Amino acid sequence: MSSASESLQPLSVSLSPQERFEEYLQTRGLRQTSQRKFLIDAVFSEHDHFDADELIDRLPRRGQENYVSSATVYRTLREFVDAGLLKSFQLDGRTVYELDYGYPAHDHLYCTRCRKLIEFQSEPLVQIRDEVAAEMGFRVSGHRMIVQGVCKDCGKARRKKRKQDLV
Amino acid sequence: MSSASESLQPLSVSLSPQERFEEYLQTRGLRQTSQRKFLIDAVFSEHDHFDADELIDRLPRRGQENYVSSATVYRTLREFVDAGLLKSFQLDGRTVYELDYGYPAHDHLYCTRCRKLIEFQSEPLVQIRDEVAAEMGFRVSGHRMIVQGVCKDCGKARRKKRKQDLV
DNA sequence: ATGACTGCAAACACTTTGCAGCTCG
DNA sequence: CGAGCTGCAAAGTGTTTGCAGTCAT
Repeated sequence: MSSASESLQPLSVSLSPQERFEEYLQTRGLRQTSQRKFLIDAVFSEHDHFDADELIDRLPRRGQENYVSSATVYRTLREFVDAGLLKSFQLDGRTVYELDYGYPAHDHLYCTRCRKLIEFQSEPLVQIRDEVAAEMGFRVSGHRMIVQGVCKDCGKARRKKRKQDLV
Repeated sequence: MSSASESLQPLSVSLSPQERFEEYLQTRGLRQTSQRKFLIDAVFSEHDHFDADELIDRLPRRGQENYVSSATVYRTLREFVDAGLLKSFQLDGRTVYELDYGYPAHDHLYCTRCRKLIEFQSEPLVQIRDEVAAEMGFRVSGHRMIVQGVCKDCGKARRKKRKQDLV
């Protein structure tokens, strides 16, 4: 039995993302800046997948309060990944980010119709991964799996549409 | 038991890649050209993963016999994917191609040390994928899994090096 | 103060595209 | 002959980088 679920539960963590990042910065002699504080809030207020462009879109524009240049957004996203706050992966040519800190490991179903990413967890999947790797003398550090197809909603919509077409 | 293996066996197919592609072109009113013929040979002579740049590198240069412009290489690679001859996926920002026609479905271990892609097949993996998808009402059309880590050889090399460091 | 950070613009790597001429069917 | 193809160069993406001024510590 696989442990798929519609929405994943956050893990309980002792430090907030902000605190965690502060720690990360301090141990490396890096600095707290208003941009970094603002970005961490922006990123952790949305519990969804996003790419740099989407993030920039919902940030203040040039000239407005709290504007952050795209260069800094790109730079900071990479820092968040280094700090273990975010995970990133490639999808359709661009880099997609998602929460990592305080969030359980999981994989994705990708609906090619509505381009939605749906999360799932499967312990057996990880077991098989490790078995295969062990057989081949490969030391696993992680993996990325994306299942393409059509999600429930789009499947429904499609069937409905077909019925209408017949009328 | 997973069916991992060091090297995958080609499937037996009734048409050669060339014939298959010819068929594809004809059914769509597209044309056989010397460039397309040359590229299909170049691609199917190497049974390895490659990106557009690597392919272009081992092709004749501008001015030489059988030169093909990079624009055409990119265009043709996409056609090969459409025709079901090649598969493509993203790795480290670039598009990686591999044989699909006459080659069994498989997944990859990716060595982050030597950047080698190692193939494996696992039937249980596919079963679990389908179970999870079914539970979530998702119609699967395919998947892509990449396991990151360190391969056997690099693991060896590393251990050796560590021993030496101790001397 | 001083080294890190930011914004800007330019550079980048990879890929796609417009166009004029060439070629297959 | 005409639609499709190719090479070229230019244009696009998405992302990174050099630099000069600014700011946190």
